[in-house]
Amino acid sequence: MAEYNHKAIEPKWQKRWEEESVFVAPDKPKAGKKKYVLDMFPYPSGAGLHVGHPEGYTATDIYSRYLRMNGHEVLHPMGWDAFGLPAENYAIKSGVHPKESTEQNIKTFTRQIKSLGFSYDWSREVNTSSPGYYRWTQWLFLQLYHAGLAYKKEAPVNWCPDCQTVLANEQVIDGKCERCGHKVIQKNLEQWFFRITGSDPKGKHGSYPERLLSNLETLDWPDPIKHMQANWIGRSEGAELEFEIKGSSSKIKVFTTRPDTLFGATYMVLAPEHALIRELKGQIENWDEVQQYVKAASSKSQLERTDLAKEKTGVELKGVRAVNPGNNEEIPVWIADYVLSSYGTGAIMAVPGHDERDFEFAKKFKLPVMQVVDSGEDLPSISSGKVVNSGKFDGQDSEEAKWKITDAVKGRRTIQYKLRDWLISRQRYWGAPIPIIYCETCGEQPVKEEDLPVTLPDDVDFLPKGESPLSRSKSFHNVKCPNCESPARRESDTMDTFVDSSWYFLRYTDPKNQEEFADKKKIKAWMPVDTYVGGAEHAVMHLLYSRFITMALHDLGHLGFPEPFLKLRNQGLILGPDGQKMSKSRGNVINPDEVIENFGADCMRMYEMFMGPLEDAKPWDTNGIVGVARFLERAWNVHAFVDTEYLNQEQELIVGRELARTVKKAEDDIQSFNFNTAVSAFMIFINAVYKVERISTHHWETFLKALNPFAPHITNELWEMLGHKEVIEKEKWPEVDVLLLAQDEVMYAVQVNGKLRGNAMVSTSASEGDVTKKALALANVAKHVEGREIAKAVFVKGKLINFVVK
RNA sequence: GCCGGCGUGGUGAAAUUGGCAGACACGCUAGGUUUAGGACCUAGUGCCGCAAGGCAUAGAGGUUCGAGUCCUCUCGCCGGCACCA
Repeated sequence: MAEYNHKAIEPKWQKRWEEESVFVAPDKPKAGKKKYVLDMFPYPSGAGLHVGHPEGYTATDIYSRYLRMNGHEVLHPMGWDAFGLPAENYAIKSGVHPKESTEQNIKTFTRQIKSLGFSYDWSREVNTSSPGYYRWTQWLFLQLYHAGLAYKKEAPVNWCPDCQTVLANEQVIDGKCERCGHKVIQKNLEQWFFRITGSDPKGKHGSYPERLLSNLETLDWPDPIKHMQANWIGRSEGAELEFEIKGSSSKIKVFTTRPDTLFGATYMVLAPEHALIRELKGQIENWDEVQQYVKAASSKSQLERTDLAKEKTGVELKGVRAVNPGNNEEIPVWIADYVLSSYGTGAIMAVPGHDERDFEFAKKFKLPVMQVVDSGEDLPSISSGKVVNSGKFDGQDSEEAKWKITDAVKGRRTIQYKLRDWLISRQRYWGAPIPIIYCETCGEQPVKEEDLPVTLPDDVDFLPKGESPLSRSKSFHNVKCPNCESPARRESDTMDTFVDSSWYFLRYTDPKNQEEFADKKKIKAWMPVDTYVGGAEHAVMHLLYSRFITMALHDLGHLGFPEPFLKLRNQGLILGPDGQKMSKSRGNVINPDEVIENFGADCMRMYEMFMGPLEDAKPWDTNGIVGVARFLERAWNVHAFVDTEYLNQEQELIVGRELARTVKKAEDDIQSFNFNTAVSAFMIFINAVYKVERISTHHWETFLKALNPFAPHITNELWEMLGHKEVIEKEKWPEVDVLLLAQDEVMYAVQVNGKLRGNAMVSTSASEGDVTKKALALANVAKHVEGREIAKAVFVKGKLINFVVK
C-alpha cells in the first residue's frame, strides 16, 4: 500500500470538487432546508493569509459540510473586504496603485484559502472594491440619504499640519503623527454621518438605539458580545430639568439620572462648546478668561482631553447665577471640559455630594458639598459637606423620589444614549465615492440612481497634499449638476469601509445582479444568516453597523427581516509559540503555506480545531501539530486492516460500540461547536482499531463519512480506495446505532463520606438496594464503614452511591 | 476607574453543567525495533510516600452527603469602554 502523501492527494480532490461543482449553492433552496453559514470576509492584506484565518474558516467548513450531509442546502460563500487604508499607504510608499496591489493580494489569498479545501461556493465571490459591488454601496447611501438617515455636519478630524493630511485614530501615536512625528491637531470639516441615533423614517418601528438594544435578546450571540453592544449603545434613564438664569430669559437644560439629588446641586457646569456661553457674553464679567479656556479646550485633541483628565480644570462664569428649581437657591455656573458637549444636553447640575467627578471638581475649586439623605445609597464620605433632606420627598425611596421631584419642578422623563451618529466620510482615495454633487445654484444634489456607479478614477496621485486625493482628479471632480446642468463639483470624500462590509452578506445571495443590490426572492430564500463566525474584535463596530443597515433597509421596505445574523460565534486569537500576539517584529509568525507544505491541509485544519475551544486565545505549538499528523498517518494505515469480516463477535462489538460513540460525539460536538473534543473522539476510535487490528468495510466507511467534514481530502482518497467512484461528499451523515450505545452494565462510584473508596460493576437495571449490597461487599468500603453507623446513603442512578457514616 | 471574561499537571487542554479531576494530545522516562531523514511499537507519567494512605483545580472562607463547577472576599492575567452626568 502506498504511503500517505498529502501533496499528491489534496490538489486532486480540490480539482474534483471544482470540476463537479460540488459546493455550488442553488438560487432556490428547498423550503425549510436552507442554511446560510458565513465567515467574516477578510481584508486581503499584503502579508497574506494568517494562521488565524483558517481557524474560523475550518469551523464553518466543518459545520457546512455536516449540514449538507444532513440534507440541508448550504450557502457558504467567501469574498474580499478590499477597500481600506493599508493599500493606500502602500501606494504612497511604493507607488504601486491600490487596485494593483489589492488584485495581487486577492490572488494570494484565493490560492491559500483554496489550498485548505474549504467548501466555498466560489461562483458567489464578492469584492467590495469592484464597481459592480460599490455601485450598490452608493445606492445604499442614497436610500439612507433620501430617508433622512444620511446628513452632513461639521466634525473634527485628526489633522497633521506637516503631512497636510487627515489621520485615522490608529495613525495617531501619543498625539503625534505616526509618519512624521509632528503634533496632531483637531480640525473641523464638513462630513457625512449616518443617523444611527435616529428613528425609523416611516415612523412605524421607533428609534434605532432602542431597537438595537432590545433586539439583542432575540439573538443567539455570545453574552460578552451582547454586553459590549449594550454598553456601546449606553442607554440611561433620567430626567431633563431646567434651571433659570438670573437676569436672562435663557435657561440651562440639564440631563440627570438622579433628579432625586436635585437638592444637593450646588453649582452648574457647561461644556466649553455650549452655545449659551456666547449668548451670555454681556453678563459674563470675566469674558477674556472664559474665552481663553474655551479656545484652549477646542485645540486639544479628544485624546488629550481624556488623557489629561487626571486633574479637573474649569472657569467660573462670573456674574452668571442659576436658580435651583427645587429650592430656588442661587448657584454659580462654571464651564469645564469634563462635561461633554456630545452627551445629554452638554450641561450638568453638579451634585458633589453624590458624584465623584463633581466632588473632585468641588474640592479643587472649594465649592460647597451637600448630600441628600435617604437616597438609599452608600454615600461617598466627605468631611466638610452639609447634609440636606429632600424636602417634602424625604423618606421615600430614591426611585420613587426621582420621578416625584421631576414632576414637581416640571421636568421631563427622558432617555439618553451614549451611541453617536456614525461618521462615514473618509478623506481618502481607496474607498467607495460618496454619490453627491455640489451645484452652485441647486446646492447639494444626490447622484441619480441610474448614473451609478460613481467610478473611482485611476489617474490619481495619493501623496498627501492637504485635501482628499479625489478632489485633485479634474475628470472626477468637475461635473455637471444633475438638476440644472450648470458646472458643479463632486463630493471628494469616500465612505468608511465599514459601510462596504455592512451589507455584503446580502450581496452573496445574488452577487452578479446588475438591476438591484440583490433579487428580493433570492434574499428571501437565503437570509438571514443562520450562523456567522468571526473574531471578537468586531464585537461592536462591524456587527452594530450591519445590524443598523439591515434594520434601515427593512424599514424602507427592502428586506423582510430586521436582524442579519441569527447565531454568532467567535473564534479566539491564535498566538505565536511564545504565547504573544503574532507579529513580524516579534518574529513569531507562523506561515500557513509552510504548515500546509509540511503537514498538509487536513492536518492544518484538524490541528487548529484540536488546539482548544474555538473562542479561546491559544498559542501555536510547533510540536503539538505532530500529534494530529500521527493521527492522520495512523488513520491512513487502517486501510490495511479493512476486511469484510471480523475474526470474532467480541471484536465486532468493540469496534462497533466505539464507532457508535465516536459518531454520536462528533455529531454533538459539531452542533455545539466543540470541535476540539470531536477530534479527540476520532483519535480514540483509531486507537481502538489499532488494538484489534481489524475493521469491517462497513464500519470503516461509516468512520470516513464522520471524519470527512474535518479532513475532506484524506477521507475522499480512502473512500476511493474502497472502490467508490463518487466523491464522499455525496454521502449522508451516518446514523448512529443506538442499540450499540446502550450498556447492560454500569460502573458505580462508591464513596464513604464523599471520598471514593471503590467501584461497583452492576447491571444497568439494578435498584438502589442491589447497588448498596454490592457496594458494601467491597473490602475497601467495608473497611471504612465498619463499626460506624450509616446515617444515610445518597444514591445517584447510574453514577454513584455515597454512604454517610458517623 | 467602570463593565465583562478567565485562572486545572512540565505544556495545549478534558470533565455529560453539582457526582470517580486530568480524557485526547505534546513532552518526558524505560524497553523493543529501525538505526539517515521533525520515525515506529509497547508500557509508564499530577504531587508526597517503600506502602497503606494522604494532598491536589490561583489563595482564604462558606453552602452541600458531595464543589474545578454555586456564594463571599483577596490576588493575578486577558478583553471592552473610558470624565456618559
